Amino acid sequence: MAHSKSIKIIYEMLMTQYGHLQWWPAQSKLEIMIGAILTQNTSWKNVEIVLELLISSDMLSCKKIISSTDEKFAKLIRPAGLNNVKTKRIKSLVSFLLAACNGNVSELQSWNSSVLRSSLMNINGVGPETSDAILLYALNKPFFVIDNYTRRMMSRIGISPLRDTYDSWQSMFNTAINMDTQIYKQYHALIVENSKLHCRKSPSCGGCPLNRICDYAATQ
DNA sequence: GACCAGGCACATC
DNA sequence: GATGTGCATGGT
Repeated sequence: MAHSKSIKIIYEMLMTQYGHLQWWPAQSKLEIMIGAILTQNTSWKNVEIVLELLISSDMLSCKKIISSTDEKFAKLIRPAGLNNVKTKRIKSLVSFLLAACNGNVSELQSWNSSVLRSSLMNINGVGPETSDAILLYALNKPFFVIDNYTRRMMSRIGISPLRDTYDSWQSMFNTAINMDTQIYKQYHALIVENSKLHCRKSPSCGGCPLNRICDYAATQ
């Protein structure tokens, strides 16, 4: 893939700017999985509020979630928005977890990765991005998470796959980074961090490493 | 008051 | 296959 070298260089530039980020800290794999759904179209700040609520009310367990009423659960996760939709989605995920491993999420780590990804994608409300976030951050599997930040930032630099599909974006990164789970985690975190701090609208804001990255990309 | 935030399902063309 | 829309809240 023609962009592999650039993708590696951009990673180094972002690392120089931000260093190692402690991203997606959580007390349990289930917390990460539920966070992955809560964060859909929602700022992480509001997700944190809800995760704290779930912890403090001792609701971070598959069996407790599945046995709570939709109304009660929706009220609990309300600060993260889309609460009725997300109640259904989280319950669908939890149903899968109970059926697949009786809620012992660690057991999923021994599953074949592609089988597991297909299973996750079959859950109502779990699309490719949520599925890959779960695989990468909860289960340490090498699946690069492609979100809008990633597409926007890389497109602006001039790096995009031939076809603008999720799978094409993902395989572009897979080829460049060679299935390294730790770098996948860090790279995605760096992209989001940079996008949050800079360049939401204009690529020419002060102090943004993206300007230097664009300069670099223009020489390639 | 408009716009955005770490998407997805579904309908329609 | 591409595009549009509903879902909902909280911050800027």
